[in-house]
Amino acid sequence: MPPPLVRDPATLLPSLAAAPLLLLRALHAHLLVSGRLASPSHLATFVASLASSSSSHVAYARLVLPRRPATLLTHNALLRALARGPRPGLAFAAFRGLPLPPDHYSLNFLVRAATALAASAAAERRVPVPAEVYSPRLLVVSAHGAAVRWGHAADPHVQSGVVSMYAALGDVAGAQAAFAEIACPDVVCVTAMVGALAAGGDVDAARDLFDGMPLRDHVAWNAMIAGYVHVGRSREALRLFDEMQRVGAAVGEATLVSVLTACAQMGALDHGKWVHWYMRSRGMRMSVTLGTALVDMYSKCGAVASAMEVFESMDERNVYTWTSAVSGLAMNSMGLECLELFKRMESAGIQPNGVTFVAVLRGCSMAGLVDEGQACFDSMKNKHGVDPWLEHYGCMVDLYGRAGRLDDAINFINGMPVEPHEGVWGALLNASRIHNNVELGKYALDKLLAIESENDAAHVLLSNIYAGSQNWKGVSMVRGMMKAKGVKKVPGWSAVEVDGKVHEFFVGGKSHPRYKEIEMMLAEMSRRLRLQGYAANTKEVLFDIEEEEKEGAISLHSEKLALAFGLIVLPEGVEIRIVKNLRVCRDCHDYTKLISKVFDREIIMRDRNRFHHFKDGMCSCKDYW
DNA sequence: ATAGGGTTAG
Repeated sequence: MPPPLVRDPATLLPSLAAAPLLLLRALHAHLLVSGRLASPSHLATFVASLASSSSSHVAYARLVLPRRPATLLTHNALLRALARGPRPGLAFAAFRGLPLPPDHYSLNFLVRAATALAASAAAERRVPVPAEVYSPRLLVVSAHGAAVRWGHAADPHVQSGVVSMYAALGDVAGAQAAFAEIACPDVVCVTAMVGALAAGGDVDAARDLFDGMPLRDHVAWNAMIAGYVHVGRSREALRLFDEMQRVGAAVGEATLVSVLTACAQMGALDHGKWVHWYMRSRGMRMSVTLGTALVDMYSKCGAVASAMEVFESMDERNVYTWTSAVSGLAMNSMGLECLELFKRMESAGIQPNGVTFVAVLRGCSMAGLVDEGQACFDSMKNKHGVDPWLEHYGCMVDLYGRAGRLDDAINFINGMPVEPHEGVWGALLNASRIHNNVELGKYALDKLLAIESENDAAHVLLSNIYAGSQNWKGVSMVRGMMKAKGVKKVPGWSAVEVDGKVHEFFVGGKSHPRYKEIEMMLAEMSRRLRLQGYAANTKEVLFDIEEEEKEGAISLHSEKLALAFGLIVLPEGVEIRIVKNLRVCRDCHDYTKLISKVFDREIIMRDRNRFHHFKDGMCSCKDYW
């Protein structure tokens, strides 16, 4: 007998993915000769390894199985591997070909397969449907039906699987219906339902269910916190996290990832830093997911240096990590660094995807790197095989338009192989505003309103274009249009974090407990600015209908309130970080630049699209935004 | 002897 290839085939099996068929045959022979294939558990491992790798190996597994005594153990191993593999649809064929009646394990794997398909179909926006593949919904329904037909619908594993299967499909009602059928759902089933409701956007229903749980384990907490983050209710997410710690539930990686996402949404740097400290103090491993969430948090809090520090310290990075870092540099107007990092990503062999290209293109556009952006766009398809989305076309129009190449922008739109969407026209409209081109602005708005007639930001942009060219008639006409159509502007707010507490300010609002002091500080600010020769442009103020409702003087835009508050409470030398929900208006931008000089303060402002780093009377956006 | 719910980039 030849010497054995390996002592224990089980140790070799996981590395089979890339093995040539010949080697598989040799291993198969070895297993046969050594008698190991007679053991169902070894056969199961062999089959699972084969099936979870390439399709030719799956075929091989299918050849091996029928020659062996049929056991559910080995066939379930095939099902499991197929469900977890790159083509979960194959599990359905294998299920139909089972030589024995399926048990609750078989059903569970079938349900997992359908879940995987439904989830990837939801993630893919365009689902490629080869002839032999059925629609995700059909597969979900038939997997559910199979569970019922074979009498395994009462198994808790299957039950929770069915709930998350409908959730993966995006069918919350379906999940609810399946959940309602369960006589006594266990923690896992309820948690799955909480997750389904939260992911479907109905966090309040999820919360009701969560509150009613007699027993909540850490996963239930995580599901609920993630639900709040998902719909952007980050404050509630953080409040729940505090509560979770109070009751002593196990805080884990998934918890912190959600918490970091909440911090990123709010721009709560202190809180985010605390999470980072917490991780270190507990000796938690910096996993890809956790590291990526940290990079994202620091970027979205305007602390790019810290973001890059974390990025460089990570020992494993995936496309999410790279994209997050590239996007962080882009929104902090570090266009050159952003391009450089993207090139590093390419040479590291990480395949960029559509999201990555949105980030790079935005980086180029913010830094005015037109040629580089153009080259990226071309390489997207030619070099990386990524088909452009509408967003990418929008980025290109923004790239040309922002740089003042309006003709190129229009030519680009005319040359688009698909119908332009609102983002494309919005980019052209914004470019018209920056470059005061009324005619083009009107044209872009017409196109935009034909698609989305109640877009408030678009109306505001057009009004700004009129205001920019002193056309007050135009301004009031836009106002009239908005009134007639009942277009409501989103009210503006700004927030400042002080000692880990986030203070919110609303436009014209006087509700802050320290409003008296704020008012005095605003007066002091005006006084010192006047001394420096700054006078508010009252003519523009009069007609300014920025993205915020003008209730009183323009000095009451929410960022000015936040700025005044920051100057009061933050010690000298500490930068003021402001987060805004809308785009900053021209006057506030000029004002903040001057304050940064006169008060010798660094001011970091995140608006709805990007960061403005103010220092010494200048802004990192170079007045283009 | 095989299985469950929660987490990252626009």
